[in-house]
Amino acid sequence: MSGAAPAIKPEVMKQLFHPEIEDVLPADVFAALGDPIRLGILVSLADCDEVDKARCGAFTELASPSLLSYHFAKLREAGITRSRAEGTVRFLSIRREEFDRRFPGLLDSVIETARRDPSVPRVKLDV
Amino acid sequence: MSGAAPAIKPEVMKQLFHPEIEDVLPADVFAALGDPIRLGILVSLADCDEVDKARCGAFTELASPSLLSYHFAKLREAGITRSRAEGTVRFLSIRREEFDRRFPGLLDSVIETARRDPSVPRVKLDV
DNA sequence: CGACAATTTCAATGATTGTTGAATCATGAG
DNA sequence: CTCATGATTCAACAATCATTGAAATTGTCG
Repeated sequence: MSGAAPAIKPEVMKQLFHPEIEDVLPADVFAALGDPIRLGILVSLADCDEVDKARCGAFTELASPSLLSYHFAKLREAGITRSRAEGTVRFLSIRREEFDRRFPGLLDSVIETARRDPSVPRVKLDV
Repeated sequence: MSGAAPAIKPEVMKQLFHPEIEDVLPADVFAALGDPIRLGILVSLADCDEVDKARCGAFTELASPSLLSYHFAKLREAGITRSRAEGTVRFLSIRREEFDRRFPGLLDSVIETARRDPSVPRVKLDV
């Protein structure tokens, strides 16, 4: 709606692509949530969220590094999470404000649903 | 939890399988919601719901009969909808109370999310 | 520099998905 | 009984998915 064109830098773009929150579609969000490992990542983030302090490497109980990377990308491309690189480490966080503005109330009930269910795996993220 | 065993009639079971709501997993629900046609069926049902009065044949604007049948099955197997056969016609409805008991608040925000988004197709179900 | 650690990428795999069109199966009408 | 109708099933297909393990990438530290 605002005139600001994306103006994406292609070199940086190759990795760590984050969609504009306006471009995210409901069906894509739900598809991204349709996997137990990804739900596990989400609730673990939600239950830790000392915002932006969750290292990607803290999720190794859930899957192998390469598979985790795959799932991180799915969540990121669905507009649910943000990945920030800092040195050799990556931090993962929920795009809370943006996402809540785009889909009010949705994330809360999704997280609550996942949190309540024992079929969703969890990771204790150190504070 | 309650002692009442399912006691399912196998002849009727072959088609129209509905899972026990307790057996439905969050990831399966979200996977079922991860498709625009299925979201369209859901919001159309939610916006009509003169409960149990929605014929399957009323959704033909969304897809071909055979594809609709496929999507109906997905929603049904995810515990979201109920399909009732009456003569040569089938009626479709949302498993509201059960689902809300199993996942409180979830369906409301899912439907609201889908309703608000123009990417989700809709069908006007005659009252 | 060179070894190391944290992640991502790549190639390969089998499984599942969404879609199509033809065939099938009931049921109710004539 | 036969025929049309509403809906599901089946076979086929390309596309995408989740998963694996090996290789490449990037930054840190000695």
